[in-house]
Amino acid sequence: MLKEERHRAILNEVELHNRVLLTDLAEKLDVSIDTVRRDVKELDAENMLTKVHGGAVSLGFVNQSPVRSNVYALDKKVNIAKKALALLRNNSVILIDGGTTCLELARLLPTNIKLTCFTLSLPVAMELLAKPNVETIFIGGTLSRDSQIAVGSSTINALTQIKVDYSFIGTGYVDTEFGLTEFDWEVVQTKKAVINASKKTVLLCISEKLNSQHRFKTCDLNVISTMVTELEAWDKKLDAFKNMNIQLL
Amino acid sequence: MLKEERHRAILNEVELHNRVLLTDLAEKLDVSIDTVRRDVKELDAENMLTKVHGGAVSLGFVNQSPVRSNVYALDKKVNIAKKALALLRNNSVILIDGGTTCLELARLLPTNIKLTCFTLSLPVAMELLAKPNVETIFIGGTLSRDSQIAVGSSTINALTQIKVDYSFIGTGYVDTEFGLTEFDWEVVQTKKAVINASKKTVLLCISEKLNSQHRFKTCDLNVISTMVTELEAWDKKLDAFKNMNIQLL
DNA sequence: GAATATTTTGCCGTTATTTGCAGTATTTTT
DNA sequence: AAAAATACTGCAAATAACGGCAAAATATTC
Repeated sequence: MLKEERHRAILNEVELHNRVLLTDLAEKLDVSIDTVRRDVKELDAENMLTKVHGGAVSLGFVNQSPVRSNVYALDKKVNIAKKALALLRNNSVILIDGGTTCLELARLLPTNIKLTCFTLSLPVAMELLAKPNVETIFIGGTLSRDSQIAVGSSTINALTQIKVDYSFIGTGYVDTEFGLTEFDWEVVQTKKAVINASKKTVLLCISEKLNSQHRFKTCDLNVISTMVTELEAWDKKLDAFKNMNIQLL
Repeated sequence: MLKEERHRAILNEVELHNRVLLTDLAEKLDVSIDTVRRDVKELDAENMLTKVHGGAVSLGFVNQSPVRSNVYALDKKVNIAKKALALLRNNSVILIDGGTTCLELARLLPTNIKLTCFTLSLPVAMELLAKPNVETIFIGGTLSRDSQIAVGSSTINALTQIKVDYSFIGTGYVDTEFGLTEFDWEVVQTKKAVINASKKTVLLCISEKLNSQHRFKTCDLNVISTMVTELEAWDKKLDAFKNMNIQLL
């Protein structure tokens, strides 16, 4: 059998089943493991497939982070996410909420520590799948079209079953007096459940949202352990939050 | 034998089988290996075929599609998805599995009828969110990096709570004797639960997967209500499936 | 048609490639 | 941290490619 024939056959198999084992290929093609390994290595070098430990996967199948569309105040959000990373430890169990700031956090998660990560957010879950060191658990439920997170009773119920070290949440609006508020009733109910499922709750929030309110209340500020903004610690806008027993990053 | 004759014969052979061994040619044409080697070298220089170690292959055999489309056999999968749409009714409650064929189904869902749609697949869920007429419920769980679907005990448990009209599932391998089989044990367990949660199960499967097996068994063919392939109903490849009480589309 | 030039072919020794094996290193899993 | 699975390295045998050479076949010239 010609090498080119084998290459063809391997590509076919990979495209058809998305993933193949070297051992299976070797048996199917009736050559040694070493030969298919070399073949796969070559095909990988030619960018015809992606070699993985023990086998190969098709190109379209590798989890590449989706390109980031235009995000408002992206640099601030990246700044916030980077600060929040300081809270993570090896083997931490965390939960990441939806929203663009939390999505940045997911993107920036380090790859050198093991993490177990719950999420309700579809985009966040996609990001997390691209991280080999993160075990990702999606809390299911009815999907809210505009926030792209799972909400509803089954979500809330599932949340009662877990307790994570940190949950990283966003919010629509924050106010020293009214606490965290939202536009959407279902989302509020879900966030309440998230907070209950967390030992500590970390609020990621750009400064523009400070001192604004909306109609449904998620929680008071005193249930928040840490608030992360893009502002420096001495910024005047944070003065009102300083005497509330909240860690400010 | 004239050189011209040999050249023609060699090209014929290559066109016919896409590949030839020099040793075979030498024997068939009753000349020495060196002669056919020289012949093939000339034909390669004339761009009539591609010379490779040990033989020759037809043009385009190597690197057939440098810029390959993201999805293998996309047209066939679209064809399958379109056929499957015929099963849907207004207010149907369905479940869509992961995999590229099922993803096409999600993409092609009509917008003129109301649907309630469960899914375990992240990409499918993203597609469904784009459909205003579809209520989407994600069955949560541990996310499998390879298949981008939720698997594990919590997923299986959640599936015991529902009963959908139709589930549309894919499979890695199908065989008349061994039924549906997969590469991944976790995925198999989850698919079993999906089938149990369905009044009727519809298998979406491109014909290349027919008559192939792998190590873990999802179910026998007789639990499948409908099988959708890209083939026409009278195709010989489907003969083996015809006397199994399965609706073929 | 014979002598000569040209091309083609087969053979041989050398070099290069491919392949499987065995031992070792690395990664993954338990 | 140990055990299992997978990857890598070097090596040797088998096979294939290449270059030179001479015999054979073919073409050319007289």
